Amino acid sequence: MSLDDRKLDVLRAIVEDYVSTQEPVGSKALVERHHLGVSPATVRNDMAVLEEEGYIRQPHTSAGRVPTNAGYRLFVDRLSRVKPLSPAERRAIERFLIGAVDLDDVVHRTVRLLAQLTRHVAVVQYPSLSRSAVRHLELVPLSTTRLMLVMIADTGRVEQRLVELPGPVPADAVTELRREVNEKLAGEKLADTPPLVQALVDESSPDRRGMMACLASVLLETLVERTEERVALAGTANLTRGSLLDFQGMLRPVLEALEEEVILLKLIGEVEPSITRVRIGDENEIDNLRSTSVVSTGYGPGATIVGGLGVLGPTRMDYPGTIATVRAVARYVGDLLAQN
Amino acid sequence: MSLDDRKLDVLRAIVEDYVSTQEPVGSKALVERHHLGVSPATVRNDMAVLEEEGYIRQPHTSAGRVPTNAGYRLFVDRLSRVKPLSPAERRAIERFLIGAVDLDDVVHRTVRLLAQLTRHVAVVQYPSLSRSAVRHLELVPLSTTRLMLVMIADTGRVEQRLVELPGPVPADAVTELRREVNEKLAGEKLADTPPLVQALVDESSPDRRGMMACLASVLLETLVERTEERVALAGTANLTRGSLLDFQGMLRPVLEALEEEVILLKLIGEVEPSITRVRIGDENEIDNLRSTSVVSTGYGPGATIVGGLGVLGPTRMDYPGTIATVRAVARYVGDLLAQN
DNA sequence: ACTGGCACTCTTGGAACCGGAGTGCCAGAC
DNA sequence: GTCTGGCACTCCGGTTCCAAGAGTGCCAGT
Repeated sequence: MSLDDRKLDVLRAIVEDYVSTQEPVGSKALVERHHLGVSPATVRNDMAVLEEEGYIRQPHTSAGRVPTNAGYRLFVDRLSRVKPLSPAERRAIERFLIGAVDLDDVVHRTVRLLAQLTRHVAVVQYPSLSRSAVRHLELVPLSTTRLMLVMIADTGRVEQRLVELPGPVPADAVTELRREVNEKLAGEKLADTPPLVQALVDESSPDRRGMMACLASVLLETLVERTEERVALAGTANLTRGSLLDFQGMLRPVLEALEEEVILLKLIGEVEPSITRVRIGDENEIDNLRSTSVVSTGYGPGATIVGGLGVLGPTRMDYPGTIATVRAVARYVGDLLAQN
Repeated sequence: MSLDDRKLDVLRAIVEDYVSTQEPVGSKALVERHHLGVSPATVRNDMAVLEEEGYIRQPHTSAGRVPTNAGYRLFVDRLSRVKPLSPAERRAIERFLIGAVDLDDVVHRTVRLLAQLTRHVAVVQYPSLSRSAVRHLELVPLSTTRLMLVMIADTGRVEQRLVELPGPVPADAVTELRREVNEKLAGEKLADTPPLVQALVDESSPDRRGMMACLASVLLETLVERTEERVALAGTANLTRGSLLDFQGMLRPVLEALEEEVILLKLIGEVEPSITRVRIGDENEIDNLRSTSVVSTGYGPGATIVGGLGVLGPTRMDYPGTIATVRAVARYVGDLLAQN
């Protein structure tokens, strides 16, 4: 490997300067702002090597250097230490999250907080149903042939669906039905329910078979099929921050991508325990987002993970700071969920 | 009134041309594209008058004319006839809306449809709780000291809140409680419930008073206080459409405003029956949106209104087309709601 | 292995310039 | 009186040119 320590120092300095000034950084400015202990000429030689290796590049001949995606990657992997949050930030997080009254509220507050702290676009996934267990199923008769099915998950999520029954059903039959489905399904992971639902149908007496089948199909839809993942988004206005110029052409595709829930889920939904993922530029699978970076992590009570959250911003973002903030927010939200 | 018919024709032509070309329109181009039957010089004289009256203006001396907000206003009020929707559009609406499985789905589909058809930012308010009546209240015991309160409104909305009870409550007491609150509140307009809830507390036996008070406070919060109006938003990417230049500086404040639910509600929530409101430029109360126009209307089953929907776009929008689309979508959604 | 010096490149901003589009006004025609 | 053709004028937008500044690559010297 041809990169000695000083060259790495130079790369780090370039990334830091470029992120804070948004302008290509030259050798002279570099030695002035960082005490590298060598002359600009030496730095220039190092820069030439770094460029050779693909970590930096020049926008035009004879302009300063700008980190490439590979440069950011190296910086994130080896050159940055995690920046501890300021007390002010910690306080902001706490203040923001206390007083949340329900899950919806928690998610909304979190996503706004994240957008505000990082000054980027924030995305928070609602606790994933596929990672939840059934806490309770409620059947509310709306008319004799119509039920409202309400599922309450242990993560706090509540889903409801309408059930059209094939024929009129008396109230006490509904009570019995409720007892039955809860006995069978309560406490089970949603992912494990399909065979149990099928069993419910199979075990039911012939005269109730039709009704049960009807209910079962809606149950399955609610519990698994329409794996109803939801996300909240905030801070899109932050996309106009920073050198608008670079973004001019890029803004539209990014906004378009952000309108697709599927895409948002892909961004932050694929989380592994206690790993903060950083995807830089074209490491992103979504074409429209190749000009951005995404920092995402999982959250949940204790060590388990029930959903993902993260931010999206320009590749030239303050990675150490952003990573620290995303992690901290995720931890706080996890604690909050653990309390319920 | 100094405006004869031909001057109005000229104004109409200017608005139409400007909307379609996005460029200041001159006298020569005008007579070429519209058969006004007079010479450019005559048109110029008319333009001078129109400018005098404040309906059009010149970006710079010796450029074409551009409509002012007053010009658009006059155009909308007196010069435009409603444009009937194309069969293709009707089909698009129908295709989009069938297959919606629940209220959430209806709202989401609607807002995306609206954004797609108008190519502007679309906003749809969920059926307003303040315009709804209670259909059913469900109490689900989560533990001996915790209930989940689920309110189902006649508009299809479902709200849930956690109730922390002061002490343990047996299951059959919950059943009794459920019967009681439903008897009292079911069928009532949400706005009328506060005295009834109070009555519930007053009438309850002393030993249940504490529990009831607890439940009552959450009930009130759910039903009225936190008048939980929700909105859905789509099509923000459309803001980058059209001459980006004009928008450059304006984009950010608009995006910021669109992040505030309160603002969105103000935009489309204040609806009167069967009126389509058009707010042009600084007719908007929100400062950040003075550079945009908003077309909004109410929707609901039959003649009643349960919520608002609309779009936001540049002041130079195709008003007749937009108004027609907004109205049509509102009507379709209303019909859809009526079916449930 | 580092440094100072130097020639070179390329961007950026400003000044000057020109063509084109569009206007306002006026005198004449219907 | 109303409309029209003609004409001089204004101003924007693009282009060119130039000078300054920033930054580089390379080389010879320590």
